[in-house]
Amino acid sequence: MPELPEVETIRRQLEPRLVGVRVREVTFEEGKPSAIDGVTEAEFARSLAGRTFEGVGRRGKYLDFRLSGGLRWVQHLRMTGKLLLRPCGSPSDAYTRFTVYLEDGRELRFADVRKFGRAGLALNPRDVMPALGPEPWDDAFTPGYLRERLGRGKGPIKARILDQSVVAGVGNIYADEALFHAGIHPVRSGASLRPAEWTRLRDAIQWALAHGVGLRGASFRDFFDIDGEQGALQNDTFVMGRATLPCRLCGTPIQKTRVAGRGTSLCPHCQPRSSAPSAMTYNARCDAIAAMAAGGSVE
DNA sequence: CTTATTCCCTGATTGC
DNA sequence: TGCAATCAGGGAATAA
Repeated sequence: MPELPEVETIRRQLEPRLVGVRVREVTFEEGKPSAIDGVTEAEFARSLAGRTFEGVGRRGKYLDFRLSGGLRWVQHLRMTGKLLLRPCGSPSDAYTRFTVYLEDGRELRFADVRKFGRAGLALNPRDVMPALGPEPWDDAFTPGYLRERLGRGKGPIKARILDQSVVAGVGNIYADEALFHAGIHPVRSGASLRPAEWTRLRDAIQWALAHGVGLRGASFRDFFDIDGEQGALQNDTFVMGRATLPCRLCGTPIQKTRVAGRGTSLCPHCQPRSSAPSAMTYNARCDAIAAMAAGGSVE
C-alpha cells in the first residue's frame, strides 16, 4: 500500500534514471475502468510521445513527472499500483495497464492488480489532485496547525491524520506507527489531546515517515519498488503487523482492532485510552524507540 | 464544517 | 477438500 515513504522511494529511484530520457510511445492494455482520468488513453499516449523527462517530484502520495513543454503526468498508485522500470526485452509483468516505451529501449510499466491507480495529465498538477494538506516536513506542519485543525474533533484522531487534507502522505501503516510513537491511542478524540501531545503527534508523524523512507518502504503485501524489490520497514515496525506479539517497549501483547473502518494495531499499555501518564516518560520512550529502530534517515 | 457510509477491484484468507 | 463469503484499504462520492 504505497504511502509517502513508498512513493518517495520510487521517486528517488526514478528521477536519476529518467531525467533526460525521451518517451517514444505509450501503449495500453485492455481493461476497465481506464487507468487515466480526464483524458482518453489515446490523448494521454499522444501527449507523452516525444517528450523528455525533466524531473520526478512527489506531493503526498502522488508522483509528479515533469515533462518537456511544461506537461505534468501525475500518478497515484492507490492500493496495488506498481511502477516498474524494465530493460529492453524484459518478460512482461502481470497486470500491466500501460507501458511507457523510452527511446533508449527501457520500458516504464504501470501494473495494478486492483485497478484503483489513476494517472492524470495537466500543465498544473493541482488541476488533477485534490486539495492536500502540508507535506510532513513543511514549515507549515506545526503542532499549532494540528491543534487548530483537529483540536475540536470528536472522532478518532487516527481518522483525522489519515485525511490527506490535514497532512499529505500518511496512510494506514504510518498512522499506526506514528500514534504508537506518540503514545496516543487511535480512538482518542482531537479534543482530548493535551497541548504537549500535539507536538508529540507532529514529531511522531515525521519520525514514522522518515523511518519508512530510510528503510525504502513497507512491503507487507503489495509494495514493490521500480526494480520489483521489496522494502524493509515491515521487519522493523512497532505495531503494524505485530498483533499478539509483545510490544517492543513494554512487552504487552499488541492488539488489532478496527478504527475508522481500518485495521488498527496498537499497544494498549503504551497508548492508553485516557491521557494518563504512563510509567515510562515520553523522552525515555523516544530514546528507546530511536535506539531500537533500524535505518531511518531524517529529512 | 465534520463524520459516517458505500463503492470501486481482485487475490488471499477464512468459514462452513 | 471445495466453494462461497469475507477481507484488505486509498480516496471519491454521497448523505446526514
